[in-house]
Amino acid sequence: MGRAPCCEKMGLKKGPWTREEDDILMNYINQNGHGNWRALPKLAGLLRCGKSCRLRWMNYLRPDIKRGNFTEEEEHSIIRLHEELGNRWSVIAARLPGRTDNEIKNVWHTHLKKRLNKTCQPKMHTIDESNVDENANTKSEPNSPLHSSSEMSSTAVVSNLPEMDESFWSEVFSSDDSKMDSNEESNIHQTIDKKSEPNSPLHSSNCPIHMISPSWRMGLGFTDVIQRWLLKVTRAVGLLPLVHGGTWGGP
DNA sequence: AACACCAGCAACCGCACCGTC
DNA sequence: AGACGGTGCGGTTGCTGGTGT
Repeated sequence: MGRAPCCEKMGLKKGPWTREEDDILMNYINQNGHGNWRALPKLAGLLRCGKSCRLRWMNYLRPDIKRGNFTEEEEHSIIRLHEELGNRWSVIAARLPGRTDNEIKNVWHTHLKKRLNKTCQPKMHTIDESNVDENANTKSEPNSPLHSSSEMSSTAVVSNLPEMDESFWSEVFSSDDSKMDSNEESNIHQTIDKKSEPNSPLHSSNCPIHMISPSWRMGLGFTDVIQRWLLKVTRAVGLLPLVHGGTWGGP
């Protein structure tokens, strides 16, 4: 159907905001709030479109915004959340107090993406990829994550995977590289069981995949489970020394 | 000193979603 | 039910300052 442009181009200012404009916008919102972004610029006396005002407020003027460089911890969180959520910047921003989606998006594109490519690629290339890719491609669909054209091509080495029975998973989650030891894990079990209702899906008696669920209940997430699995598998096929230190186990 | 190139960041743009009429 | 308006989101652009030649 085609939407009208968000603002009439006539007479409305574009480009960087001046100090005066910032003051006007901030004063207006502090006094009146921002009920209707479209009407706001007119009411506040700004020659800007509502969208531009909203963006300026959300990304720059809001009092709860944390300015300055991202800490290492924040960067790790972004990497981890991005693995988990993809490009859902607003969701990622919601988990990093004081940071905006725009800021996170910029940091990702300018720093983190490059850094990840650097740390990941050279080490992955130390294995004989021609064999690996050929092997993987014959056994996978072109759009499968195992296919060489996909990002995870080098992990597709698995010609003799260990059998993934209960003892396999048990080992995965009790390995030295795991993020918690078995005592810690069992304490967590007990705590969760104490605090959750017997019919809660979190309760151990209701969790059909006990070997994996403790980690999920820990909040480790699907990615962590997969990471642990990959660790185990790469050990099994003798690849670990080549890939260890990459991005899998965290930066 | 002048120019070219690059990285970082603020802001814009178009689309999708949701609520209202 | 569908047209419309408001808002939010993600991708992209373009300006600016720093660095190299």
